[in-house]
Formats: sequence, C-alpha cells, structure tokens
Amino acid sequence: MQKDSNIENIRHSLAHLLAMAVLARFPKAKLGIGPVIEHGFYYDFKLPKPLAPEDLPELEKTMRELIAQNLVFSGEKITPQKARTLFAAQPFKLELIKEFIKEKKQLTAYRTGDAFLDLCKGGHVKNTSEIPADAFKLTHIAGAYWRGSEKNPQLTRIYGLAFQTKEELEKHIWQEEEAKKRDHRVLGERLKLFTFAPEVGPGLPLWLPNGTALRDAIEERAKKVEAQWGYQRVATPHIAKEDLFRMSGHIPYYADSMFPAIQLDDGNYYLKAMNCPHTHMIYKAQPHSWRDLPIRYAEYGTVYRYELSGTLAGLLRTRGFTQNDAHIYCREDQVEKEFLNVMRLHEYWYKEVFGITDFYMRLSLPAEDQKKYAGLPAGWKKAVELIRSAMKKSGLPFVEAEGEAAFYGPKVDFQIKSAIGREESASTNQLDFLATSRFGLTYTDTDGKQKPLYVIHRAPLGSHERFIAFLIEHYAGAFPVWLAPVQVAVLPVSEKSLGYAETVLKALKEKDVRAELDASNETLGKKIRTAETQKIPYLLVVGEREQASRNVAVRERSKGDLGAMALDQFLTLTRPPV
RNA sequence: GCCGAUGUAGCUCAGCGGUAGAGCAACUCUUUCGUAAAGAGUAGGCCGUCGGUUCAAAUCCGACCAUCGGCUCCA
Repeated sequence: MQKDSNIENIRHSLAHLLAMAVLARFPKAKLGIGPVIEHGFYYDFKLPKPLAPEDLPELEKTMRELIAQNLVFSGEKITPQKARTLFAAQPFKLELIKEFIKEKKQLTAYRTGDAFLDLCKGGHVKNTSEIPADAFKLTHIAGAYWRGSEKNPQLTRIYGLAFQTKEELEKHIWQEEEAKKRDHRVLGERLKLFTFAPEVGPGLPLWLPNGTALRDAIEERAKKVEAQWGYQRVATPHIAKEDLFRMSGHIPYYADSMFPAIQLDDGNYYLKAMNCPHTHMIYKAQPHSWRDLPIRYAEYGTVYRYELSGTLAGLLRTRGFTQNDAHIYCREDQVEKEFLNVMRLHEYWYKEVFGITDFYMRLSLPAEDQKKYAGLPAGWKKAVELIRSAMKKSGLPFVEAEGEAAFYGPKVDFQIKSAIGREESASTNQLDFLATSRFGLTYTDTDGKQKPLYVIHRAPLGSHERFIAFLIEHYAGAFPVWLAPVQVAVLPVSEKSLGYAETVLKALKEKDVRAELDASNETLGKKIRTAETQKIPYLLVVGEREQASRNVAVRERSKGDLGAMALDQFLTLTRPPV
C-alpha cells in the first residue's frame, strides 16, 4: 500500500524539518546526516552550545510551524563545483561531497521551501502538508561520533519518532513503556535475582539466591545436554601468565579489553578474557591421535573484560561473566560436520528448550583492512568456506557481515529475538585455524606425522549474564517451572495449618522441588498476591480441609485455582516437559 | 572512553535556599483469616562523594563516582 512507502518519506522529510528548526535556533550549527531509522528519524548536528531535553518541545513547535507553511520539497542534480559552493559553510557536507565525487556518485540537493537546502539522495514528501503534524515526537538527545568513528568529532544527535497517525505514535510509546516493565534490570530487582554493589565495582553482578537458582538450573541442563552431545567437562583457573596470552595473541590484539596485569615476582599474570588459551593447554597436556578426534571440551568459564564504562548495561554488558563455553578440536575433514552439529545444538536450545523461534545466524567476515586480522588470507578463505557450507546445510537463516570477525578466525553469531522483539547477540562461534601455529596444537595422523588442527569455539548460551537477561525479558519474569527460582510456594490459610504446611514443604524438598513456605502473619489473599508478583508457578494452599484430607489445593500462576489433589498428583504437574 | 540526563529511607517517588516526607517493604502488637493488599503502632536517611558560594545548602556552582539514554565496542 502507498501508506507503507510513504512513511519513509515522511520520516526523512521530518529529519530535514528538524534541521531547519535547529538552524533557526542556531544559525551556526553544522549539519551531519539525517537518516530514517526504524520508528522515526534522527539528525546529527555540531552545535555551538549544548542542547537540553527541555529544548525539544520548542524545536517540535518550530517543525509544526514549518509543516503548516505547506513547504515544497524539490530536488535537483548538482555538479561537484556547485555542491562545494552551496555547502561551503558545512564542513561535514563537504567531506561527504568529496567522498561522493571520489566514488563518482551523482550529487543531489533537496530544497525545502525557499530557505533550506540539504545534500541528500532524496525520498521526501512533495509538500509538508502531507506530514501529519501530530504523529511525530522528538524523543531524546544523544552524542554520536561523526561517521561512527570515535576518532571523529562527536556530534549531537536528536532522535524523533514518526508515524502515519497519532494513534500509531501513541501505541508505540505505550509499547515502549510496556517493554520497560519487562526490562531485566527492573524484574531482576523485583524478583530478587541479582544486584550490584558500589563496593564491588561497576559491571560486576552479584547473584542473589533466586538468580543463582536460575543459573544452576540452566547450567545443570547444559551439563546434561553437552554430555549427550559428546562433550567432556573441564575446569580452568581464572588467571594465567602473560606468556599464555602472548601465545594466544590476546596481548597485542586484545590488551585494551583486559584488566591490567597483576605483577608478581615470576612475571605478569592476567585475568582471562577468554577461556580458549587455558583449554588449549588441556588439549596440549597429552598427545592426540587422529582416532581421538574430535575432542570436545566444555566448561562454564568465568572471564573478565575491562569494558568501557559507558557500555556497561545491567547483565547485558558486564566486566565479569561466565560463558557456556566449549572448544572442539578436530581434523579438517571433520570441521563441517562438527560445525553443523554446533548449529543443530543451537537450534535445539533455542527452539526446543526456550521456545525462541525467531533467530538467525550472522557470519562475520574480515573487513578489507586485513591488518587488524592475524591470519593468512589462505587460511581465512578455507575457514569461511567450511563455515558457509555448514551454514547452508543447517537450513537455518543467516546473513553475512563484513568487518566484524574475531582476530583469529571468522565467527558466527546467533541473533535471538525475545517475545517482545528485543534482538540480542546470544552466542558467538568461531572457527580457529591458528591454534596449530600459535599453540602448537596438533594430532598424530595415520602416517605418524603431526598434522594441523582446527578448533571450533562455541557458546550457544553465550554467558549466563546476558542469556539470563534475555530470558527475563523473553518470559517477562514468568519462567517455566524447570527454570523458576522458586517453583512452589506453600501458603497456609492460617497459623493453625502451619504444621501441615511444614510437612508439605518437607515432602516437596525431598522430591528436589524448589519450594518455599510463606509463614507470615498475613491473610491468604495477601500471600497469594505476594507469590503471584514473584511469578511463582505453583501455589499450594493448605488449610484445615487439606490437612484433614491430606491434600493440597493447587493454584497455577496466572491460571488460578485448580482445586485440591494429592501431593503426588501435583508433583506430576511440575515435571519438566522434556 | 565520548555526548547528554539523573542520583532523597531496602523499593517507587514528593520536597528544590531556612537543616527531610508519603506509599510499599521491614519490625512489634492485635487478628487466625479459603484464592491478588486485615488493622494499629515502631523503626529507618551525613538527601551519591568531596569541595565551593551563602548568615544558612538536599535545594545554587564545580569536580569525582555510579546509573540511565545514545555513540563506539561486545557474550
């Protein structure tokens, strides 16, 4: 429908109007770029003085006045020379012009009304009268580097939302507010999952008992799954000597992201930022025959990365986190099959276990700039071919992205989307063809000679921290029974039933159910309310009636009263579905 | 790290020059209760930290720390 194609034009036109409004206020402002984004638009400016959020309504008002003037948008092709004259006062535009000329692109400029001219490839409404004046809103101000590089000057970015109708705008704002209620930081607090302490430090989460129960439930499941899929578990320390990280190549490539060295009298020690080097030493501890391969070492390894303070965000970005890590050591002829199995494992976790149906893989390749990457082009090419082939065979959706590879090989990220559409990079997998040259990892082939080895790094559940953040938002805190920190709450109707409630609690614990007793001096209604807000899957109400019949009255989360039944019958309900 | 905003009791927030308040949570007492909030009372704060301005600072200014929204980065 025309409606859909038009919204982009409306958003783009609003970006121009925003630029006009800003120029009206700050005639000396320098213009960056003003593209359309998912729910609206933004425009970057170099401003003579900082802008406050309180200034946004005024800019909006100016934009509405401009809309009311029924201004005409008109575009024209311009010559490089003319472009340089027209935008002589706009250094960022001149930079773009220079680049476009180099790329031999046709330059176009768009005029809005008489006053405003912008270098722009087009996509506008014909007249501002087509823009609904009540369906956009300037939302926030943020800093953004010119052209996305921190080496460039930082500009002020103004974001706006824009829709076809006021109703759509309001609906979107409402949805954002709903999403905020699911924010893992909000629910993490309310469900008592994790916390942070200034004394411990930023980006270093503390897991409360409820959160730890969740971690343990996932980890126990992972141990079982990995045992079934042919992995062996290993464990390694959190620090290692500098030698190891020189060998791995982390020191030159990754040192900025590592916590600084601990200096001891036998040299420098570092907190590990990755588990691989340690695990490789386990592989190296004994000789391996071609018959032994593939060897799959799994571990829940805690790593520490000195992330920029401004990037820390709840559990999504921390400075210490525990990865669901494993390394698969295999021969070249095994790579494709192993990689395919890793993809199948992801599929199993996401679809079967967590009900995440919306996910895709992203193959990250090196940028044109080879300098940043450690490998030889030949090894890269081979590695990419092996991965791509496995990806195709998996039948799972994937995209390719340039310039985002790890320094030791191409990587495959799994992007997962939660029930509310938040997309997260959940898992990173790499094919490492440098382990032989860096660490001297080999195997003895049929001819008795040492042959080079491939290593697959995989982490389907990424880190506990990020994955749990995702799950909190995905389930809105209402975890399935097998994950719920507290699976059952026993609620005595009054203190008269406390004794029987304790008997029930004991019976549940004997069956390894994570159960709690609410012994507070409150009404039943209050106890139910408290338990429901804690998202506990099952509540067992026990009063004199239940005590007499040796039953429990079961209430299921969000479904309500299921009636009385024997405890054994109830226990069959709480078994995990798989 | 950079840009911007914010920082008051465990939590959510009010107060915004004359030395602090509410609701929930906690604790005590009363109540002994049948499927989403019983009633009363008590306690709890160096108003993020450190400086400055002022007769007087939670309130104004500065620095730092932390958090939030972005940028960059990333599990």
